[in-house]
This record gives sequence, C-alpha cells and structure tokens, in this order.
Amino acid sequence: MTSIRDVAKLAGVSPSTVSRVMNGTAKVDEEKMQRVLNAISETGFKPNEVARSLFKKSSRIIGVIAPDIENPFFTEMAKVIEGEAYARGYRMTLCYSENKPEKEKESIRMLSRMNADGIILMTNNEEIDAEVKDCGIPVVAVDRRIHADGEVAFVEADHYEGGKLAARHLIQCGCRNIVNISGPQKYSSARDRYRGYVDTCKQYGREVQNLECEYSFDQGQLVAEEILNRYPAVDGIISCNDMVAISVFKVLRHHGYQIPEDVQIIGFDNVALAHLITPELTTIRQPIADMGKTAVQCIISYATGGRVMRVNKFPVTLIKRETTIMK
Amino acid sequence: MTSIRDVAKLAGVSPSTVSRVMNGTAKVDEEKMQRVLNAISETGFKPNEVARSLFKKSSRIIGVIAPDIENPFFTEMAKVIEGEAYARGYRMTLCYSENKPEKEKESIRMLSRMNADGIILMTNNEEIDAEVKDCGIPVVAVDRRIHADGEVAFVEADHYEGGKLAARHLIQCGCRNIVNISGPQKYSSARDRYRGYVDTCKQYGREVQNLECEYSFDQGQLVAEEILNRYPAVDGIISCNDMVAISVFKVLRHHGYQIPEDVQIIGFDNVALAHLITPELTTIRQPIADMGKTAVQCIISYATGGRVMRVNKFPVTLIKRETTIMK
DNA sequence: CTGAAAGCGCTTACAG
DNA sequence: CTGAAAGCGCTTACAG
Repeated sequence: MTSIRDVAKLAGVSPSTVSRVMNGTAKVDEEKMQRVLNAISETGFKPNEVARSLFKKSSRIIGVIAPDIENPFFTEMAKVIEGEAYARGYRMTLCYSENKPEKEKESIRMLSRMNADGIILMTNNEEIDAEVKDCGIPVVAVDRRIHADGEVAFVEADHYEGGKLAARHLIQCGCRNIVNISGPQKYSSARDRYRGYVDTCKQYGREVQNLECEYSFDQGQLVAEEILNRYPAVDGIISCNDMVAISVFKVLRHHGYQIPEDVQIIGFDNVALAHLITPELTTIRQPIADMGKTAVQCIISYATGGRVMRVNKFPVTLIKRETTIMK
Repeated sequence: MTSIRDVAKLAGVSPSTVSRVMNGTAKVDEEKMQRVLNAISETGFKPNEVARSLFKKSSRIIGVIAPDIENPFFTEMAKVIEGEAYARGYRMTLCYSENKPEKEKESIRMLSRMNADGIILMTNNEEIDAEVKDCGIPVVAVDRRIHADGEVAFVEADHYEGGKLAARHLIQCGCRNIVNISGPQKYSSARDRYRGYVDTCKQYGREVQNLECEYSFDQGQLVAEEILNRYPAVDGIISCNDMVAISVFKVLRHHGYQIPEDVQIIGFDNVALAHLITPELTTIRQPIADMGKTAVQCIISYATGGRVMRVNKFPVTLIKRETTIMK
C-alpha cells in the first residue's frame, strides 16, 4: 500500500502539502499541485480512512440498529438511510438485534468505540437506555422516546392520527363489527395508535374490541384465530402493521372468508409489499423515505455542530387499495 | 473520552501493560492486573477501535454490496451475513448500489480505504471487475464469476440443477404448455438455469418456450402480459425468482386465471415471502443461510490467513407448496 | 505558500 | 513480567 509519504517523496514535497492538495484545505502552488496530482495518479494512492478517522475522531459511519428483517419496514428504512448517508459521504453499518438487549448494548458500545458519528435506533427495548445515554455519540430514535439529555433526537409518525384514520375508514366502508389489533402497549407508538382508535370508537358510538399482538407474522396468525373465535361476526380488522395484516389475511382465507367482501382489512406502514400482494392491501402510510432521511440529517447535524430538531413528527395518510371497499 | 494513558496512570502501570491486560496478549502480574481492571471499570474506559485498526490494518468490518431491497433475497442474505459476522466479532457495512456501477466502484474504493477485511459482492455489473481486482482486499462474489487471481472466492447455488428441478416438477404436475421466464442471460446464474430448463425439455420432448426478464416486479408484470399474448394456452410458468413469480401471479389473477387450477407457477430462491403470501408459492430453495455464512467465513479465513475454498457450490431443493398441484 | 513537528490512541518488538 | 520507544498513516497548528 502506498502512503502519503511515498506520494510526497515522488512529488518532491512534504506530506503536509499532499494532504492539503487532497483535501483542498489550503492554497498550494500551482506547479507543486500538479506534481502531487501526478504522483497520486501514478501511484494509485488511496488515503487511509482509518488514519484520518483517528485524527478527526469521526469515522463517517452511521450505525443502524434494527430488530429484524421480517418486517420490511426496517429494511426499507435502512435502504433510505444508506442512500442518504452515501449521498452525504457517510457509510452505514447495520446490526440486526433480533430484539436481544445484549446484542443491542454490545452494538452500541462497539459503534461508540469505532468513532461512529451516530446511531439510528429502531428497536424498542428499554433495558438499553442506560447504554444509549452514555454511549457518547448522537442517537436518533425511531418511533420511541428515550429520556436522556444530550444529543438524542426522535423521528416518529403521527400514530394517534393513524389510529383514527384506520378506524374511521373502516367505519366509512360500512363495517359494523370492527376488531382492532393493537401493537404491544409497552411501545408508545402502539399506545398512541390505540388511543386514536378508541377515540374514534367513542366519536362514532362503537364498542372497543381490541386484541394485542406483537409485530410478527406468527403472532398475527394466532391473533387471527382468536378474533374468529371471540368475534365470529367480525367484518373489519385494523391490523397493527402490514405484515400482521398479511398474516391475518392468510388465516381468514383458509377459513373460507372472502376479502374484502366478508371481512375488510387495513394495515399500517405501507411497506412495498402492501401493493405487491394480491389483493393489494389498504393501509396507513408512514413516510418512510422522509423519516429515514431526517434521521440521517439529524446525525450529521449533530456531528457537524448544526442545529437539530429534537422531535420530528411525520404525517400519516390513508392508502386505499383492495382489502377495503365502500359498501 | 478516557484513553489508555489515563487508565495506565490511574493503575500505576504503563500503557503497554494496560494493553496486555485488555487483550490477554502476555502474562501480567496478578496484582497489577487487578489494578488495571479496577482502573478500567472506574473510568469506564472503552478502547478506541480506530486506533487499534490503524495499527492492525484491519477494521473488522465486512462490506456488503447489494443491488437493492426489492428482492428480499438480498436482505435475507444480508441478515445472515450480519449475524455470522457479529458472532465472529465483525461488523457489516451495507451498501445498496441500485445496480449503478459508479456507486459500486465508489463503495469498493471506500471499503478498501477503510481497511475493511473484505467485500461480499452480490451485484452483477461487469464494469466493476477492474475495481474488484485491485481493491487490495478479499472479495467473495455471490452468484457470479470474476476473472481475477488473488483473494476472490465464489458462493453460488447449483442453478443448473435448479433449472432442471423446476421444469421437471411442472411436467410431473401435468403441465402441457410450460413457459420459462429466464433471468438476463448476461448472468452466468441465469444461463446455468436456462440450460437446466432446456435440457429437461429435451429429455421430455417438450418445446422450449422462453422469455427473458429482469429480476424486478415491474418487469415481471410486462412479461406476464406477454406470456398471455404469445402463449394463451399456457398452463405452467417457471419464474426466474420469487418476486417475479408474485408479480406474474398478480397479473394472471387480474386476468381471471385461477392458480394453480388454470396455471401453475413455480418461483426461485425461497425467500420468506414465498410462504407468507396466499396461496403459498412453490419454489426452488437456495440455502441462503449456508451461503451467507460461507461468504463470511471465506472473508475471515482470508483475513486470518486460513485456507479458503475458491468455489463454493450449494445444492438447491424443490419446495412444494400451493401454486403447483399434482393433477 | 510550505515544511518539520507533534499528535490522534492504540500495539508490539525490544531490551531488560 | 514490564516499560520506553517507535510506529500505524494521516492532519493541523506553528513558524517561517
């Protein structure tokens, strides 16, 4: 590997000058500049990022911690984050924690030791809050709150509004017997959405019928069976996310129900999958691209000493497709 | 941030000793060891990985370059890679190139400048082969060949066998009029699979009916329409991957076909999605977990001077589900 | 405009 | 067993 010294020697200047040419960090005599440029292309010199990082105390790496890939919401978010990071000259390190607090803590520690410029946290384990607080690098939490002062920002969708939107839509589609599948109530996002649902029930004089469900395909299957047992007259289901909606859809079909004729279903997130499957899934859209980009921008702002909005709340919208129908 | 010097001072030893205690790289007097350990926990010292990397010329980072996330094959592979990397003390940097050679080249260069320990390449652009050859770090190519000497290994499924398996299955399911959707023939994997299909046609005295299609949902829609135009009597479709199969399924359903009664469909890959959708997709399984783990192991073997198998070929298997049926 | 020097925070021969 | 020294490959005050 050729180093900056080799280039300097070849160009007949000092390493400092080579550095200045590469980084445009000071004026350099035109002719020396040429010699340096030539020497660089002759040797194929690539500056060592690690050495630069050591000095700069920034590795231009953004760490992302996501629970899993079963839910495409996280992979889509990661995609957006990578794209935005790359465009700004950063790279993304991705960790799937499988919701294991130990792995999350370990990853946070490692990111901090690597001089990462920040962490985007998409998991929801409270056990790791201590690690988050004193990891020493900026953190952006997606869809959850952390009680820490310092460089911690939040990116979240308007879940309360989402809960209302979903409930109102099914009511307007003529559903008489709606069941809500809420996410785990230990998550603030799930609580907010549940409130939206309940308030809408009140507003329209509907009974609250709710079952709690983790955000997983398997749990979705179980909950779907339970819905059919407990609410055999169900004609509308609000699902806690698109994956669970697909899961519920599958169970209902196996029981012979037609969707949306017999039972209408609405999801949450609007992952790409929602419009790939047949029938296409009606859902509440979270603006994933905007949210991901904002998360990256927060990190970079912290890293570069800019101003950062601590709370970033994004609007949700109803995406009407084929699993609901105006009757 | 506290450094190794601070710890050394507090413990009354030299930085060398602290280093040796942390890394277990030499015997240290029991009592001094205790003092160091105490000093570390007192100060909350976390060694700086960047400094270590600079010396070691290894950042314990494995770079992954994937084209996109539309095809879950790549995200599932990335998940496996991250898991295996983490288990071995490495981290994963992930780049989505969107198939842009420029971004791929840039990422390779950057990974090399970061002293990454290796690159797992899941893209298929030949334009970048020069970059691959002289990036200076080990590369593992998934499902493609690169003509380079040095530390380049290959991980691939047995596509020829896969092509045969798929064709034979549809024939055995009683399809009389099979259409094959091949992947782009510029990819060796797609060519191998096509050969398997053609050889099976010969063996059973079937006509070769093939359309080429890129691995994308949108292209799948177009090809499906074309199949219906050109082969209206089609009763079996071999798809170049699961995503395209889902896409084809959608088009056929919109045209009123029942699956599998009217037309049978078989995919390729066996991504998780294949068994989540309704009906569940019959497909040819690639052993994604094994392939991803092997890719990581190759990189680590190169990095640690172990022996590496250059060509790693994995068996495929038929996964029979609901989109095909024995008639 | 430019070079020598010091330093980023570690690790490892080297000598004792 | 252990410390002082040198070095990993850059960058940036500093002095000229």
